Amino acid sequence: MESLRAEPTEGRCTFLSMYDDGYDHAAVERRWQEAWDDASAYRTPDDVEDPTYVLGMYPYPSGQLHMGHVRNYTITDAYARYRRMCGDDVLHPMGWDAFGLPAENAAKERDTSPRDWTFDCIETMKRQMESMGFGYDWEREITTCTPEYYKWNQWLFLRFLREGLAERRDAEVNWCPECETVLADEQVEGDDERCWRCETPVERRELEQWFLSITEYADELVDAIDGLEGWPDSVRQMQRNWIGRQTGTRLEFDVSGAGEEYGGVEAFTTRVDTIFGATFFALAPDHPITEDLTETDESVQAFLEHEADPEGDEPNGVETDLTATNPVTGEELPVFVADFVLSDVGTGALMGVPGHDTRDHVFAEKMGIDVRPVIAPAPDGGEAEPPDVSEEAYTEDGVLVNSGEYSGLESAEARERLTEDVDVADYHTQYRLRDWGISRQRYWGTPIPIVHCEACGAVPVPEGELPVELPEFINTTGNPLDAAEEWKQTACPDCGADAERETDTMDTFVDSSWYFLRYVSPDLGDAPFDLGRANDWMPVDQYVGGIEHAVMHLLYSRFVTKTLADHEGLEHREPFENLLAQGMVQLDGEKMSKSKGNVVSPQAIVSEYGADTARLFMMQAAQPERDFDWSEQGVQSAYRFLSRLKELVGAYAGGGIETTAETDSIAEYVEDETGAAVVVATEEYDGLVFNTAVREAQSLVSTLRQYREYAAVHEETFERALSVSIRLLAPVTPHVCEELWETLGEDGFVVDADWPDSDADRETAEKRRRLVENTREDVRQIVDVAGIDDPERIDIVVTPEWKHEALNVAIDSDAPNVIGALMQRDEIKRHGEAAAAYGQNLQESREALQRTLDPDTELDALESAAWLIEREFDADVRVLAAEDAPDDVREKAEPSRPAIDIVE
RNA sequence: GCGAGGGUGGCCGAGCUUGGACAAAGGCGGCGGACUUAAGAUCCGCUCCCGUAGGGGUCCGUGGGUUCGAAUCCCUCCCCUCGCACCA
Repeated sequence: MESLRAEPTEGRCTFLSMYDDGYDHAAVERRWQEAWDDASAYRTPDDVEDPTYVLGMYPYPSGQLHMGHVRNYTITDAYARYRRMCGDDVLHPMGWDAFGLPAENAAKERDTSPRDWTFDCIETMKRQMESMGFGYDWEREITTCTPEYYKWNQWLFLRFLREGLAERRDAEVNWCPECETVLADEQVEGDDERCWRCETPVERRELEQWFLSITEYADELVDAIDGLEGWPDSVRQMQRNWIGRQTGTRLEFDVSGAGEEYGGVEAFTTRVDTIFGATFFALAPDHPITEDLTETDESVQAFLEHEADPEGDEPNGVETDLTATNPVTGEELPVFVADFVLSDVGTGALMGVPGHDTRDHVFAEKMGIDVRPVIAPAPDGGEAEPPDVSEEAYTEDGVLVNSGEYSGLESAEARERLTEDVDVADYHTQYRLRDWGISRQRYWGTPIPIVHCEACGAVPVPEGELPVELPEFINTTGNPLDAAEEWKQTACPDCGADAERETDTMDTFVDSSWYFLRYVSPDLGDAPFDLGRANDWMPVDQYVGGIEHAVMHLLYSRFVTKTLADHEGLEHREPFENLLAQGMVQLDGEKMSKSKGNVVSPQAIVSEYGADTARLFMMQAAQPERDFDWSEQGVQSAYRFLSRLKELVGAYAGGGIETTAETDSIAEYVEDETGAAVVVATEEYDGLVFNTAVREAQSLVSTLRQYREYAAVHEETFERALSVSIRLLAPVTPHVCEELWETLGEDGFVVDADWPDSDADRETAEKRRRLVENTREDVRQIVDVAGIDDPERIDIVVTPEWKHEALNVAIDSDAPNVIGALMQRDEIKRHGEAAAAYGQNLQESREALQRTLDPDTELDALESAAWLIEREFDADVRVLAAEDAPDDVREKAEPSRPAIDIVE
């Protein structure tokens, strides 16, 4: 017992090989990983001109690769390998999103430092990546928590500052009490506003924060989405929503009352055409006027303290003693303070039009405010009839009614006229997008390179003094940088007086907003990236990652790219040309998660079945953008396939398969199938549809196994087909294909092999396949229905040429009756009765007629597939040209439908 | 509510862009057979219903429509997933 258990891996493989089941994946994979490494197979030299840039979103080094990573990186790896075999130079790098809160938490728990913990995790994950066989250029590896990297975050920040794109201001921020940090809006999740990391309810705090002015680029960010044709619609739509651009009119209402004159108060509306229907005016609970009112107006105060509920669905409000003057009608409107008016939307004040806005309608009903229709549905002719708005608002555009001189105008036109006519009105565009608050009160991030001086204020650290390095980690409850007294004390760069460093660090999305540029020149010491090379190599040709980054990371990256284009000479305004949002790996329809305990570990799969199996299963399970279920059966099926393939190639190379130099119809069939596989798989790889591509290769392998079983194989054909199969699979299962490439006696790595080529035409190939499949199906049906137990001979008779001609004539002809047209042709006419009958058929199904393969190709396809039928029914099969067949059989044949005669 | 994507045979999943050869590829599962002492692996076939020569019926979420013809195009509704949402 003891000796058997000494080497579990070996033991297992011996067991497997005894039964011809499986192969020693561990040995194969180790061997080729080392060989690739020795040969620097994935190195991209700096002097290549414009490599195909394939990138997976770099991971946060949490310590373990999970299935999501494996899927993500298998997709990029397979694509990178495919492009490389097609002859492209390929840039396929990997790095680490190494800053972030979990490292701090882990450090506290384990009494270590975030740095040590992070580098441990990186080492582990890097090893796991290597064991998966991902072909990265590790010489371009980047790690964002190193001073060599984050120096350039600081540099970037200073450039933003210089260009007026960074500023410090007081802001109410989302504060997570658990993480003791500020969160970006994007990091607050759900209706109940919880922290994205720890799910603690988020609080609000006023703090001085650094902001990057992403809103300056809001228009370009939203407009350029239209040009991102290589991106999924879902992501494009999410970005549009997030930016939330709205165009409308900003106009002033004079507000006064209770002895105060507030003058013009701005309100924003997208529906200025409804202004004649405005019957109230409303202010946000934290609008300056509201704040002023709380001093004097007890009912407002009471409302704010007891009733206002901005989170609730009900619109609540209280009437004030103020009135607002409608700038168009001069009407005096009652002013309310209402909790559904949000200070960060528009101007925090709005005109209420209950007749044409659902929410205003609900509020008006509740408060007893007038409801007045001023927009009517466009009439079909005649007068516009005001809609009944007593129960429900009419929110569509239409024609203005009850609107003085504007009555009769269409909504769109009225909006223009009103905005132009009214002095205190202006076109205005507003956005949902806010500036990007990047300050974080944490240790494990990029220090913001600022010094606070009592005399000079916030002073940027001079570029020459970068990086501002992080001090040693101090285990404390608050911000460790605040506790690092020695580090904090410094001199003001301007006046030299004693000053303190900024103790906030940057949001880690800063790191990831430009990392794809760093790969271009990862060791460059005097700039974040080599400009010339970036101009040549960017944009990323294929970016792959999870949908969870659809907004933040991708939007920030686009923003930063645009600022670099405007200020640093980058010649690209968009970082990612094609984007693939990969689907989830699930278990029983549920997302894998530690808390649910339904996690399948990639490591376990790799040690049991090998990386190639894991990769193959993932890629064949579904299209990359779809979710799919992990399935043990699927994994086993993938594993068995690889074993069979290995056996087949091994048998061939070892002389275990009988060969012949004579070519025949079977060889022709295999040749055609090989060509078809190449054409189809290539197209599918191009479109990243790996599941279909892989299936094509698998079915070719299965054809080869049938061939080998059935006859002595034509050496050249068989070998080429094997070589093609291996190459078609190599992007997905690189190790085993490398091994088989060697077994087959090919030179060099399959990684560097030429992608197979074929002049086959996909459409013809598919027609041939269909013809063969349908014919086989027909034979089965006949045998079955006619109760033929043991057919002795099967004749398959191809349609005579004249019927093909007749079909083509019928398709081309626009004569009312096709029989006439047919009979004008002697070669058809001379078939007399038969021609007339077939013509009748054609006439009846005139519209449904389809072009078919020509008779020679048909004959050829059937002849080469005859062995499949022979094998299946164990009978002689003759494929006959029409002229070689008896009349009564031949007559039944039609194009794409050969006549079948079975002799018992 | 708005927006995006999706609903295919026992299950998974192609196909719908460019309607026709679609009872609808492939895989898995199930059934039968070959091989085997046996199991496993492998191979062959079957796997919606009826049918003694390739036929017929029903079918691709629901209900309509366009068409000679619809899984494929259009509309209605239902359901699922995701994103946004008291956005003025």
